[in-house]
Amino acid sequence: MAALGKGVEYALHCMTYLIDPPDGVVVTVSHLAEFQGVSESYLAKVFTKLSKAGLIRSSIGAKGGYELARPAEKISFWDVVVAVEGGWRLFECRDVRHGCVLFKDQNEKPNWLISGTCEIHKAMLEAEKQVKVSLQEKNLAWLAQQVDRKIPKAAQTKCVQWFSDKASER
Amino acid sequence: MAALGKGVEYALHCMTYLIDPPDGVVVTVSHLAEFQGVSESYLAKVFTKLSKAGLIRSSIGAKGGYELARPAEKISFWDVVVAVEGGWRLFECRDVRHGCVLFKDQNEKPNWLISGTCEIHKAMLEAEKQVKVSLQEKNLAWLAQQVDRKIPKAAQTKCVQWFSDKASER
DNA sequence: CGCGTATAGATCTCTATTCTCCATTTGCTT
DNA sequence: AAGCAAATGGAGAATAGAGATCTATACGCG
Repeated sequence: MAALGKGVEYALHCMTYLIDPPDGVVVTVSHLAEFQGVSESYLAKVFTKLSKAGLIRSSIGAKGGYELARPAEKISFWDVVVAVEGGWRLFECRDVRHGCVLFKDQNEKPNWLISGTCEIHKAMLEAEKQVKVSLQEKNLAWLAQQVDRKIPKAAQTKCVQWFSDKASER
Repeated sequence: MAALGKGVEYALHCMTYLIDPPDGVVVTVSHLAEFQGVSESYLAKVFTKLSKAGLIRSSIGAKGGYELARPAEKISFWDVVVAVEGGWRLFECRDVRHGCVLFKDQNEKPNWLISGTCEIHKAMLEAEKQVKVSLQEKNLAWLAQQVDRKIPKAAQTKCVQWFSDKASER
């Protein structure tokens, strides 16, 4: 019943912690997994997708980790959805009309049937477009700003500190 | 990957054939299934849902069948989605922040954490709303009008005739 | 009564999602 | 050069949901 999967949710939450890290602090998947109490192996898969989509950059090796590949305001929610889910459709047209008994047996189907887009499909595409536009308007910088307003400074500092501590432990 | 299921597609296609039937012509699930080359048993389930939601009206018995429960312009795509899928969400918030290691062990969680809606969730709700509005704008009368413009009159007549013939066969 | 509807519910098969485990590769650090 | 800690990739388990089927029942009409 939920159209977008858990991967998108994980990705968005995690990426907020990748925004403007203190100098020298590199965030790893295991840090993020521990911090959020989430499966590390699964998160790793999600991060591979984000990386392949060019939203984040990986540095391999002992001191490796992840960072945003471009400024937070240039990474939209839609980008994340496409990266993690490999695109998203509201509706998949199964061309029901093509199975209509009236034309099924004709060796060549009438042109009006096979050309153009099914009207139901069109309506769905329009609704789908709304989602795309809406999610394109939201980006990580905007999200950070919302969070910044909501969460007390003390708590925010605690979070940043936690990642710094983790980074210096290794 | 597709958010809306086949049931919605079947329902919408079928319901166009329920608009303004000729006098005395009652359409049944088996007619619709045969006409569209679609599973009858499955279609029956979809129709039960539409009926329970009050979008269509059933008449039981040997001469029974289905008809629209209200004028076509009063039945929106959104109504159909809600009837068949039992509602629809773009995103399900799993409250990831609640699992944050910083607050997990506290017997009482900070108020800012548990109150209000997660900012990511909010953004998703906004996008979700767009879908709802967009699908509420589209109704069966509108759909019929689009189809009427696209499909040649001859073909339209053929369809109506097919259902009339089926109805008089019994 | 008998036929042909809708209706309800159980069940089955697929498929995608979520998640885990393990092996491999890479590159930094000492 | 050695070793470690990170990303990467593939195989697969567990679960849930979609799609579809089948059977039984209730009902109305002729």
